[in-house]
Amino acid sequence: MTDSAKPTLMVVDGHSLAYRAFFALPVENFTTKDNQHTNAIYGFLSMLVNLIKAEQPTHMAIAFDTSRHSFRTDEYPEYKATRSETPQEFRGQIPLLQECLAAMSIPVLTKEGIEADDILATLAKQGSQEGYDVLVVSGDRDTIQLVNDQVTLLYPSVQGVSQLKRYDPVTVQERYGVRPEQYPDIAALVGETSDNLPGVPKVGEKTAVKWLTQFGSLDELLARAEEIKGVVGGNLREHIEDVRRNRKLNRLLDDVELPVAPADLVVAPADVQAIRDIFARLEFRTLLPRVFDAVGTGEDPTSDEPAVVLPTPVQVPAAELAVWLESADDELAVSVVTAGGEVSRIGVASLTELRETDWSDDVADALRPWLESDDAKKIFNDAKTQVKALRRAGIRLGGLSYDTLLAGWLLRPSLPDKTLSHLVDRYLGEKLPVADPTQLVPETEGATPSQEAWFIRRTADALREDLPESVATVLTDIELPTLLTLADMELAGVAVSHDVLSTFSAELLTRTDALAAESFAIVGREFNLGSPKQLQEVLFEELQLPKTRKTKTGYSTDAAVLADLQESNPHPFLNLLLQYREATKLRQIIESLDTAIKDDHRVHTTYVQTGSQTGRLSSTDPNLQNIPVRTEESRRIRSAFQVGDGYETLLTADYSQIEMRIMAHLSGDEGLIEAFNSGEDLHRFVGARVFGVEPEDVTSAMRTKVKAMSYGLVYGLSAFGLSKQLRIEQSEAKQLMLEYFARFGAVRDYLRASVIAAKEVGYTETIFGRRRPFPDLSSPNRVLRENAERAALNAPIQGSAADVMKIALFRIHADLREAGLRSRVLLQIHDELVVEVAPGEWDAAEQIVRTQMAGAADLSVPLDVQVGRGRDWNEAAH
DNA sequence: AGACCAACGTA
DNA sequence: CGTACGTTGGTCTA
Repeated sequence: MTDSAKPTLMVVDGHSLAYRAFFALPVENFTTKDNQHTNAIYGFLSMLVNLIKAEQPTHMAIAFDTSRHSFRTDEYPEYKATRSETPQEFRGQIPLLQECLAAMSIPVLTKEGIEADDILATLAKQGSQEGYDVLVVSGDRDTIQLVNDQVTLLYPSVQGVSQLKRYDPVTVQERYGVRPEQYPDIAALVGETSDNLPGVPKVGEKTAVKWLTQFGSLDELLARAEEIKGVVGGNLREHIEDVRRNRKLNRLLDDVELPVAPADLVVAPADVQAIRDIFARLEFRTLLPRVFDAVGTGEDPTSDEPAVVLPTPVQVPAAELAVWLESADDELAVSVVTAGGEVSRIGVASLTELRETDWSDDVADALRPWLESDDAKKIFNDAKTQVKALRRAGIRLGGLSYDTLLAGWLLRPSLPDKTLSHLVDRYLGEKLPVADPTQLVPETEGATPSQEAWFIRRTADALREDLPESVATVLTDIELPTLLTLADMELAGVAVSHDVLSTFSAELLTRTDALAAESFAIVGREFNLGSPKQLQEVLFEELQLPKTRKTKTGYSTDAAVLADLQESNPHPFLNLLLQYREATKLRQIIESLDTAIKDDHRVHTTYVQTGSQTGRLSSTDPNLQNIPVRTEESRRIRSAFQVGDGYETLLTADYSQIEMRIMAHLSGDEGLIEAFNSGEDLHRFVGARVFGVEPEDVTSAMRTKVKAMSYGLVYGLSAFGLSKQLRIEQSEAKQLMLEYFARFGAVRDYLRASVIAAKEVGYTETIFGRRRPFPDLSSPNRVLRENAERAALNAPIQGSAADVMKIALFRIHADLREAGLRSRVLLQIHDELVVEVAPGEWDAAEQIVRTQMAGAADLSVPLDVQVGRGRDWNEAAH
């Protein structure tokens, strides 16, 4: 902290610090719903707020460059010429940032033809002459020359924008070995790559400091350059003009004419409403209180209480709570506290009132009518867990009208943080009180259930404002009914036979042991086959096999690479390794499945409804959506998934080629639509068209090729990728794609148009209105942009298929229940359902499944459904 | 203990 | 240089 008797003037290079923030903060977390990037603004303001808090400046200004043109480029046109153009995404943020600063009443200074650092230099000089302590904040090393007893430099360290390193004369001397005013001499000798100012070859900081110490000054050094011996001496003499030029250019102007003097920069009260307005537009919520805290609002500080005063929760007896619930006309939010899957407390809140109680059988009985009522609308956050706990308590929740977790995900499916805290933060700009779990006696109390409900209630209103209508429809018409269905599926679980698994596992163990022993014999020593590091030693050093594709940590040893190696450099160990890997993988899967079997002999997965960015579900603990199926042997695992006690058979039902059908529908391609309407095998039909033969003359090689092409299309496959997958020449792959598009051109047109449309509006949309934002489609970074393009091409297709399956799923669930059947859906594997059928219910259940799956969407092609039946999952798949 | 990576299972 | 996921063991780091 500086001497409190003296005023402190803080001058900041806005451009260079915002630019650092731009690269430091991931853009995907800082994009508004209108697709405005805000990472540079947020990062800069966040840093500024911290600075103001820490330094308490009495006077302040932010300087910006006006353009790349300056007196330096007039002098030396190559100045900064090698810098890549600042991305549009960054430049667009500068005017908005300046708007924020204006609202905060912080002067913004610019001057045509003058760089920000020259403005800083001028103000620093004036300030120190007028008795200020001056803080210069800049990311440009040239500002080191400004440091003296009155002027301190804050320079961003390599760790990131938030860490600023303090340079006073002593620290500059320590770090660079010279006094601050000598720094430009060093820089002139060494050169500055980022400014395109070449220095003397072979001269680095060390040599430059040595020379300057020896000769006392740069002028002296240059005058006596012939005294320097050796190659560097020659280099210096040869580049003496470069050094002079560098020194001229890196001298900062400290006499720029400015319309203001330090005294004019006194910190003024911020315009509260203007800050609110611009922050609302930028969707900054957490920053708001921090900014108010830092800049002051000109309001009476005594009224500057915490923004949110938590209403007091009211503990009430069950009967009283029931009466209150029945009389409440507002939509209420509910928070059910669960412990070990059982309900322990419950809190309810309107916008203004809070009620809560511990759970008991009496409470359950008193609240059951309200909880089960479809007419009493209820808002939850992450309802599924709570719906399950209530079901265990014998209550079937009715009237679920909103789920803030799902709404938040639908609005921004890419955000990994899906906690209520985050939503409250983002959509209310408030902090959800959370008890510190590391504290035995918490200093900060967590929110009580009804307080949590109160936050949920208000967050729901904020989310409703933000949710586009089509997305709101997806929430109510697809996601909420799906949620209730998933709760039942998870509770039901699927019966898995421990015996089948353990028999298989034992066999595999014998095999892996033998494979390992044989491998060690061939290699000549024992090592850990599962260690990529040791494996690389063995393969590429001891066995001298050719190096393969590089990974981040070494050379790849994945299955595709090993197969290639086996072809080019056959070695018995390679095959053993592949077999070992396969068997080990199966053992691991079996192990995790087996440990997941509960006392009811069933496995209860958790479906994560917010687990994907496209609208698909994901499955965890354990993942039942990646049980092996590809090889005959691996399907033994599926035979362990069996019909449970009290049931007769398993029914499997899957959509055939649903994504291709969706693509046919979306593209309107007549050839593809005809393919699906003809009843002919899809790949045979397409192969016949592409290769110009009769369907019966399509060879299996042709079929394989067009099949790979068709599936690849959905993922944005390139000729390169296709050639790699089919192991054919790139030219042949290219030719194949040309032939394909010659017959099915509307598909290509659709894919192109859909990416272009996404670029315009900033998001993709499924048939049912689910959206996924894609800010990176206009990224200047080619890798990012092209990745986004492929994802954007895939999203409406994969997402629409996910929508269709969800609709089918909850309708089947509802129909089975309404028909009074015991049969129930157990599993969803993206395009497949597994149903457990009760005795005597096969026909009815099959009818419901077929009808609802085929009828889930009205497309220009039929939705084909394949149904199988068996005692176990493997058998039922046939 | 927690983060990261390569590898690999599914649609 | 093909989308979307989750889990595993090994390895490195705190």
